[in-house]
Amino acid sequence: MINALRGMKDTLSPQSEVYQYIIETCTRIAQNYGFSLIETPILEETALFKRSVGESSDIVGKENVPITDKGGNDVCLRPEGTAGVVRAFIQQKFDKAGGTRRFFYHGPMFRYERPQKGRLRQFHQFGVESFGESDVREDATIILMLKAIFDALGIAYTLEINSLGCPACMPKYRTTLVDFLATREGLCEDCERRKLTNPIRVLDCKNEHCKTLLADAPLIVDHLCFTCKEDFGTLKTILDEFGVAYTINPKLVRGLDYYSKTAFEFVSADIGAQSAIAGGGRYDRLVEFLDGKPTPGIGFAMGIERLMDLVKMPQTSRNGYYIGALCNEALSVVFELVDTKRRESKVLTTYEAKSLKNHLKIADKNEAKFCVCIGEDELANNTIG
RNA sequence: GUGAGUGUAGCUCAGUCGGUUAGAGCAUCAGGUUGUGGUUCUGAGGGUCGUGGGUUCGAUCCCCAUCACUCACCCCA
Repeated sequence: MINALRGMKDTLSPQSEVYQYIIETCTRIAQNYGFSLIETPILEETALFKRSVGESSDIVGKENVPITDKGGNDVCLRPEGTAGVVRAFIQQKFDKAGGTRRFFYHGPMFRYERPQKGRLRQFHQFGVESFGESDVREDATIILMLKAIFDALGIAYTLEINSLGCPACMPKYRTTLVDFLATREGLCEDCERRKLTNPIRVLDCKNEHCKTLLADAPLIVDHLCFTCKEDFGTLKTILDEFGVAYTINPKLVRGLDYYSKTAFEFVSADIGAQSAIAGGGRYDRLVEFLDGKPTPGIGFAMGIERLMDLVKMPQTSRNGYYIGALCNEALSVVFELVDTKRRESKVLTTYEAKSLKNHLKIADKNEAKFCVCIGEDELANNTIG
């Protein structure tokens, strides 16, 4: 027997209905906010992700699914959605055209990781990307949109926000932090490694000993430049005014290198260790990293599988017909009636004459609203029962 | 990549201190009911006890390996 690959799942009813419901809900709301669908290829040049996601994350170096195509190109299955959308944005020359562009997307992403609860090798994201708007109100709008989506889906969450600073303040802070870390002896192995790859992530270490060593570490929120500080303040004010509860998590680091300024994460307490249900932030430098004309951008991605256990589905009611034959002579009449009725409704049937009891059982189990049975009497009278 | 746990019917799980034909509930199918279901009763089908090797008179049970799944670390949605 051949099974699906590790970390890859088949999705079928009733889970597939939940999946569809999430996509439909997200799509409807994103369209209300002025976003339109973009479809980008699942396969991209590996270089695209190396340059955008960066080296500090594992998702390209360790977790990508590398492929060499017949032309000898180094390509891979996309590990995330933003890079492809930005590539398309630049390829369409929207960076040169100017103005704002807003896109949403959904589809499969691939990371070669060890699977666990809420983490798959093929998983699905719904995400949005907004280009050309540097105002922090866009950041707030995106967070409000996510709130609207989670409220519509009936999902409980907490929101964490942070500011990662900009080229004016982040490098300075980073130096301050690295200097601080150099004075601390006895950090865990992981932290020693993170000191080199992504020092800010050291702050988020779960190791108790590290936590005590880092209790008085310098935090980015205290080292923001004037503009970043002001924008972060505006964001907080808007969220307060619109009744969005949040906590400031100065240790929140978005995993990918391209983020700057606003970073946020929606977290669920009900789905295990992999608790981030949506994450995003601003990436004002990414378009120029990928050879485009400098264009501000902001977006988020949500993990659909992580939402599927949390969604409250609307109640469904019985619908459609079940039509069955009580005797072999009625089978052809039933077949014809089923075909006619299917032009307007959902119709289920069986190609086998059964007792009334059996038909009613099947109709009931399939949640049909009406059950029609045709037997000798109905054939004689030209009626239905 | 690292660590721990679990693999028995389609599903959820019992069980065997190593001993004849491995059980239950749910699900499926048939019947009790000659054309009114969902309740109930009766019966039936369905298992290489994950796979391979070892110990033993005898292994589903003990040992080793392997594979798969699960959870956690790392990382991240």
